[in-house]
Amino acid sequence: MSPPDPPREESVLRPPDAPARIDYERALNPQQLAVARAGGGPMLVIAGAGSGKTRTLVYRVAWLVENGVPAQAILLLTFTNKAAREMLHRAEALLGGAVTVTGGTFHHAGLLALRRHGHAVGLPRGFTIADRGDAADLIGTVGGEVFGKKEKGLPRGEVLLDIVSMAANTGRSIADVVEQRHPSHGDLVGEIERIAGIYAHRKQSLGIVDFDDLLTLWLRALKENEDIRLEYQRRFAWVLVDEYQDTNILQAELVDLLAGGHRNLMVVGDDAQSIYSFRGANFANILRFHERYPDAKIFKLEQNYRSTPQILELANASIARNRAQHAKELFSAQPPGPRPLLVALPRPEDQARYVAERIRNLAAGGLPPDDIAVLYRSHFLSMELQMELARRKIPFEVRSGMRFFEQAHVKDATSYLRIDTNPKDELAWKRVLRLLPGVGKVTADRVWAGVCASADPVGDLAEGRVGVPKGSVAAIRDLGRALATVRSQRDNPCGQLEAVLACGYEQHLQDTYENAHARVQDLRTLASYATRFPGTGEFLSELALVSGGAEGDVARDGTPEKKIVLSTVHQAKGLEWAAVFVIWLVDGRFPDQRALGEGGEEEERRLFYVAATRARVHLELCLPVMAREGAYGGVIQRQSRFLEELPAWLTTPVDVRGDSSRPGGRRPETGAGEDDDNRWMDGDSDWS
DNA sequence: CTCAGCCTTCTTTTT
DNA sequence: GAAGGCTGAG
Repeated sequence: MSPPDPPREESVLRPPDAPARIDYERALNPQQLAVARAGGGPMLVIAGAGSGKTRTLVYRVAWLVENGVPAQAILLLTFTNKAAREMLHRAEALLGGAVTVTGGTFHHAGLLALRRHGHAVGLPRGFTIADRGDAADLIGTVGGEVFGKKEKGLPRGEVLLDIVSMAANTGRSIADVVEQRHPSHGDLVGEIERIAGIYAHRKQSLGIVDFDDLLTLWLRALKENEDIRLEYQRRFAWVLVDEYQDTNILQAELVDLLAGGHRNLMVVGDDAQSIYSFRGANFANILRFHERYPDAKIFKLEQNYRSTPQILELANASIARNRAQHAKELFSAQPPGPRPLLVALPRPEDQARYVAERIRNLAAGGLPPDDIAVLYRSHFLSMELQMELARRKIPFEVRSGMRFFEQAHVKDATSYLRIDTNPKDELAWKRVLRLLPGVGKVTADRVWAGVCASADPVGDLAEGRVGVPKGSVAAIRDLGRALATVRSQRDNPCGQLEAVLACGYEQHLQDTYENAHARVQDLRTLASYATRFPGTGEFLSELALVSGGAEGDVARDGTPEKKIVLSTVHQAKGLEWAAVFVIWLVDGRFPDQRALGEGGEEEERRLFYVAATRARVHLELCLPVMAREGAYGGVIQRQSRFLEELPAWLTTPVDVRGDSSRPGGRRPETGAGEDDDNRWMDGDSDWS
């Protein structure tokens, strides 16, 4: 991760016996140095891809602390919890001791704030967080209740949530969002508004907050209560925001409020990497920062430590097509490497075979498998490749699609704990009830009604005091007992999960799934992960807010085996690999057809830019020439516009024709040196 | 009246 | 592959 050019922290830091002193001049280039040692006041840092942004932020934190800023006075807002953790660890290493900087995502900070001040906006103690799926279920249910199932045209829960969420995150009206994103539902605006109102109410009464609430309620608490606002402004005299290009209006407003008193605000970002507008991110936040802060100092980090000049040239040429951006030109600090390959293959299966074969070659040439990645626009585009890799027994790790914590068995098991921390959590109750044999929607509703009416629902269920259909009496009683056991382990999330397994859930998994063993294993791993939390509430909140399955701790099998990485471009942000394959560069896939709305093309191009700049040395851009499209057998695909608009000399074309039974073609089995490999990559286009 | 199983359809990106 | 819709069995 750290660029090779400036010396690493450790070597600079600790001459034996000498007190730790940080040599900023040696560790940073002049642009980085200016950022790290800037004074107070608002500042905007435009940090190009691979320009040592994280490093600079880490040194900035260190510099502040060394110059007398108490670490507790620093607030570091990042895009993922992982990024925050990494920075804090590195700052700690640099300063040679614990650093009590507060850091995390906006949502995480919102959660902490609401745990403390939630009462100010009407939140009950011990509220639970509904993830995206839960929230969609809930609002869908509300929609069904309000208009009956017969209302045909009523959008599904996911769509409803999408609308409501987008409205919340962009500060626009529901009517506005519907008109722009779901014009087909234009005649239902009134209904949707009503549903949104009831949904908000329902969350309140169930003690549930969704992701958006973590921001909107926090913001409300700050806006409406001067004492709370002042408390935060005093406590966090220095505010640092990473990935500012992906903040939305709510987040920008939060930042403005938090930094409102002291104005020691530093935002860091790269407008060329803004790729979250679908989530309400507002590109204008970074483009127009100086309008809100006319006195802001602007810094740029343009020296790229990651990629070869060849890769950077390609990325620069692509992004130059975008109009809306801060002017900047990245230049490489790396020695030249092979030109990126442009590989056209007949069909998706050939593409999969080609990539698998190339991966084998690169690995045989000495490249560690975990330094190789395959990136794609959408998760489902990785299916053929996954099958191909599995067939060849090449170990891989998928960092897209269903996340660990969204898998059915994880949600099932944690629902028991959610009931324990928040007995009003309707979603958790219904989820658990529906697991029981003979219990469907109707019975679940009936039991839930009983639960609502009861002062001690768990006891009533265990004693059979809730009226249920004959067929499920025993199952429901067992559930009551299971919940009682879970309750007996209160605030021991690990023990609670074990209890869930022991009280029948393990049996349920065995009866239901082919891969029951792996799922039980997952839950055991989760249970041991849970031991690090002081209570069940903390554990559950953390689960809802963790990003992705890439959190090392909870990998399905604890094997440290080096695996190649398959990832969406979105999830690859901030990461890098020696070799990167971008697949499915077909117009309509990447760029994605549905994303090509207004302003969509530029965002897709930024996405392509992000993909290309993940590569250090090898970059291969792949596409199938022909692919199935719906019912049609083979349709000729137009190559991605992002490839067409590139000057030809930037890439080396590789045309892999026809039904080669040996998709590997010629390969460098001999002397697996890097030279060898480069030569092979550069010239070789005779594949058939 | 309730549930489960089989059918079709359509696949964006995520805190 | 998973979610909604329809059907038949209990």
